[in-house]
Amino acid sequence: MVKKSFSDMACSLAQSMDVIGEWWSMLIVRDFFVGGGRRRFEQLRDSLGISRNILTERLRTLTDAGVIEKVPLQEGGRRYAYQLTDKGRDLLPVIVSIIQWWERWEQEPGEGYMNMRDRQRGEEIGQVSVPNSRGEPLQYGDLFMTLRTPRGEMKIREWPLDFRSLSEDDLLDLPGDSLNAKAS
Amino acid sequence: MVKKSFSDMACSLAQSMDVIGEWWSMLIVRDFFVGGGRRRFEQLRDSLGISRNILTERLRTLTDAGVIEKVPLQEGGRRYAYQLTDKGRDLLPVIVSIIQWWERWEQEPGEGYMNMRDRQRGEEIGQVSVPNSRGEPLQYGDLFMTLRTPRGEMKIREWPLDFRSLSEDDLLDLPGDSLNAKAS
DNA sequence: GGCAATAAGTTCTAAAAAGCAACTAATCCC
DNA sequence: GGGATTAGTTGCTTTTTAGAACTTATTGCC
Repeated sequence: MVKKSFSDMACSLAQSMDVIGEWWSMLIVRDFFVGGGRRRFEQLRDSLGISRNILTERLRTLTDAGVIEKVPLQEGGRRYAYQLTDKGRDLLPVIVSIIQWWERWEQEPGEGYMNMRDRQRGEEIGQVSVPNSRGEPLQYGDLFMTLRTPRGEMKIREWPLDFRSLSEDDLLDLPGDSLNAKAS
Repeated sequence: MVKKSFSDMACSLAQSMDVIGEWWSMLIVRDFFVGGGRRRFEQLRDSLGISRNILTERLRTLTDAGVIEKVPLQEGGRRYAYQLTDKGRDLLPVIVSIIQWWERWEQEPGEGYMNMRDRQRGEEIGQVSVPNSRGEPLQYGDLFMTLRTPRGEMKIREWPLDFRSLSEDDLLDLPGDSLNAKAS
């Protein structure tokens, strides 16, 4: 009766949930963004109203995952701050897409919502979307999903999906058109 | 000692966490995407390995929030399926941005990861990013944050941020350059 | 330098949520 | 009609969260 970990699922989303999917994690990350990328323990506590023990645990998880790092405040000192790493700052599209999703569908826009603007030109940022290879926004219906395996890429033809039922015949005959420069 | 709800925080992210931020919620939504937008109770259970009572509760939360809806499988029948609503399908950028974030930073790419391609042209989708008003991708450092209030929009000048300390002097003198067509 | 205040936790206890298995009621298939 | 399937519900145990008190080291201040 252990709380289930998602880390054994062959799915990037499941993997990431063990890091950023726990209660408070996302809000802690948001607070780092609001705080210019750097926050101290009591700052986070005051700002979020989170319990100390939970905050301790979350900061450890995020640190272990390389989302934040602990840095000494002054040279050689023993007082620390936590700050976003490059990996942590790279969560920007995740945070912004969630905020924008909520605001697109929220019935009564309350008070004091956060907004973001382009530093160079002062204009509001645009909506985060899933782009095709030309950068044009795609909707869910415009996509199909595939499964990348060491043997190649397979089109998922049938629903419900059973990964184990996929055969060699499902292998896609695709040109090397990968946009994502990844050694797969 | 009630579990804290984020719904009283004046932050869109906090609000949304009550809906999609709980353990399993995101993976359930992902499974709907994988399942072509529609899934049945036992399908979700088998696919995810989630407990029945937890699944029941999450489906209710997601239904109440309008992310999914319960529909009869045949006309007048009493057997149902759950399917994504427009609001649910609009979570696509959230799901994809999390998956892409994980894959950008994951050290050892495992087996069987999911991928998405443009249905029209077969090409891989691009990376989800936060765009400026011209559609050019922005990084965290290219942004500044503001607070939208009923009285106007305020620039957040100081870190750490204390919402309550913001004065009328902080009001931005901005032209009506909002990209997001929202009646605020 | 001494002392109160602060910072960053740790430890304790209680409540809530998650996990598991067994049970149930309705429906479908033959 | 009867067995299997579906979509839960109920009961119990473990884990997580919440809140508060306690701890240790540092820091500002006189």
